[in-house]
Amino acid sequence: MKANVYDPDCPARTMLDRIGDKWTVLVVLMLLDGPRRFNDLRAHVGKVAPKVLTETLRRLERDGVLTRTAFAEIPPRVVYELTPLGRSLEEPIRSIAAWAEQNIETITAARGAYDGRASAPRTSPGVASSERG
Amino acid sequence: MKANVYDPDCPARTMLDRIGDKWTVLVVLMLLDGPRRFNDLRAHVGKVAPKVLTETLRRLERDGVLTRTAFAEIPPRVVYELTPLGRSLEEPIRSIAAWAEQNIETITAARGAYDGRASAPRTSPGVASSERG
DNA sequence: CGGAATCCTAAGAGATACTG
DNA sequence: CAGTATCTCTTAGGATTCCG
Repeated sequence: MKANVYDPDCPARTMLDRIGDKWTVLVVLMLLDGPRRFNDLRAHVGKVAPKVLTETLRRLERDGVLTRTAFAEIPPRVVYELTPLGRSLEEPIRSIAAWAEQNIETITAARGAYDGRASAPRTSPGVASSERG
Repeated sequence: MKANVYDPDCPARTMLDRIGDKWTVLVVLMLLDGPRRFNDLRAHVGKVAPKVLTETLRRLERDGVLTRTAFAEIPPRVVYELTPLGRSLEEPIRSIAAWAEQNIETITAARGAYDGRASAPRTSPGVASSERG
């Protein structure tokens, strides 16, 4: 059976969707620097509600991307750490992050140009996007 | 000014969010094989409502990732094509897609194991995730 | 400290029908 | 053909409060 990301039910596609989660990439990115505790992640990842962070972590744990280790102490201590599978995400994820960082200016400029033009794309006289014919 | 994906207002972060869109990666992946027309994309990308596909394409056009070229003909013909910026996404995106495809089995197995265990992660006797102390 | 339980909404996503 | 116009709906995401 060949993997096919265009098939909504293909596992590869579901993983692609996972990466699309708002916090997944950020969490993995952080964990690449080493194991982190819950509130540690919370603080660095930005403004994320505990519920949301928990959900994200659970999903990634379920997918085998990271492990959750709870120490039976008071106060509690829970450490999240990437598995080998999770670490194998390093290259793809850093690649995306690097791309985003490297192309900020180009993208910002493009947005400015787009927003500052004759607005909506119409085939009519306006010649919005680009016209040929 | 240093790019910082952890900052919600950083342009790099906004682009990361864009990649998180449900259809963005799929659309770019298709356009890497060459220019496509609207319904062409619709058919291959899977079950996507025209409204949604339009929104996705508009966002990517605004970001300078692709161009929209409308030919003033009857019937209309509109071609979408990656810009150099869009093409520069090839490596990162293929990297992610390849990762997803290559690790299907590992992930599927991990999910099975997770779902089949003593369920919820509790610090209590259950020893859900993993316990130390 | 690390969540779980609740409640809420904003927006992406989808289905349908219609038009230049 | 390539959209636009509506309307509905699901759900990721978020704010808050409480608990072991």
